[in-house]
Amino acid sequence: MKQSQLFPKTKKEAPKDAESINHKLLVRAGFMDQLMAGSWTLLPMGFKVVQKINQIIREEINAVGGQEMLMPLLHPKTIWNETGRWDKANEIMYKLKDSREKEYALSFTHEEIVMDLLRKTISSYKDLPVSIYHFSTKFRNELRAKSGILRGREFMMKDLYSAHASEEDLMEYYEKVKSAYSKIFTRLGFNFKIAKASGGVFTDKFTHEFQVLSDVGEDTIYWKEGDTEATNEEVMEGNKEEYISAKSIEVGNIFPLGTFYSERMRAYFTDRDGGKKPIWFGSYGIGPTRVMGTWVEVSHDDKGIIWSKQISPFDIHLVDLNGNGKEIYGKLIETGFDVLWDDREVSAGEKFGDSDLIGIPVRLVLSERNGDKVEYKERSKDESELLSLDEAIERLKK
RNA sequence: CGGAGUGUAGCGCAGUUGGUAGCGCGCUUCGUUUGGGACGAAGAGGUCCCCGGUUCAAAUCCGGGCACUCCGACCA
Repeated sequence: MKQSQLFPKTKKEAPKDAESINHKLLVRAGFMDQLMAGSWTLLPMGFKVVQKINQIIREEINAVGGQEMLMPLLHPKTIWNETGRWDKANEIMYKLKDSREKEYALSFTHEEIVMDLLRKTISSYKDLPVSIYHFSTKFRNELRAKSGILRGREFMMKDLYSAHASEEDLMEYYEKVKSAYSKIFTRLGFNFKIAKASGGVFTDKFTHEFQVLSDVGEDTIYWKEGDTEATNEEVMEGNKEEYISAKSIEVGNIFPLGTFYSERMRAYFTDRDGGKKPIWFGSYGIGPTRVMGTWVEVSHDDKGIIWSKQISPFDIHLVDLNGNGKEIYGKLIETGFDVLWDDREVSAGEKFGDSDLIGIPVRLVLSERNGDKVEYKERSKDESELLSLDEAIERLKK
């Protein structure tokens, strides 16, 4: 991609009211734009990052048998009345009426919709288990949108739902998803903890949250040295002083919901013994847009963002000071790299400034000073070195 | 919803005692530059958040709205 054509241009200054790092940097670098409080456009580079995050999630969820689909966002009131959540989740739901006074909700989650689907399609234990998911928008009437893209009123979520013939099977799958989530956040490169927490409007039972350690986090978690799991402050029992604690950002959450939803919505199946039983149910969420914001919070410096190879919008930033990098650009593209080529007629300083701001992990500088070599520099390091193009390509392939 | 703050050019801001709006960046054109956001010259760009009031006169004073940000209560 030629940078001269990239939409939009970077900004020199952050929005004046922006406080959080993700808000300032993602807006300045041209990854997102605010429409109103808690509502964001993902601009081309922001969308690329989210797509990369989604792909990592997709691969790991598919690996535990998840089947991707897509559910609607406009839901009838009647279905939410079946579980009582039209009233119970009143504060978080956006509700609206059409011209005939029929009432709807904008989706804040999909348990009821999935359960409706299951009761229409599952009749025997032979039809179970089922694991289905989608990536879609969630609407939540947050009392206060804040922290850039970390808490929006409209955001992207991957939500997975699983249905089982027994509690044992549900819990076995729950553990599978827990380890799939661990793989996802490990691949994404986060320092995270799995924390025991409460279920909010989803369930009275325990749940597990995936928490990335960061000072801008809204949660506080506690653990003891050597513990694999932590505990969210909201369900913390015992003496806090005996634990290590840290602020954290919740990037994922898994819920073993049990049979509450299936009983309320009469989603039964016929078991091996001929008896009619409620479906065992679980749901599992990750917020990819929040993941993007969280990454920026934990990986930046005073000049800009520092993306990882896994989720960077481009593989290489080709900073062309001569204006004659067309051939090298072509060769890098041919080799299979996704390259942002700074072909603009602006000063070197501006190119370097934008390069640091955008934060692509590898920068290749073309300049007369370098002769026929390219200057290879990693965004996360200070030093650079001169390499032949072939050497640079070899290094990039690793 | 409680507390605090802000709203003036695309962005960041200044605007004194009420007298009809300016600075920096960005943008356009021309020229000079080209390794860390360069320089000169000439331009374009305004519903001073909205509505009402006071006044000869309102960005400025008064009343009422709206929006955004931060803190708190609630949550991927």
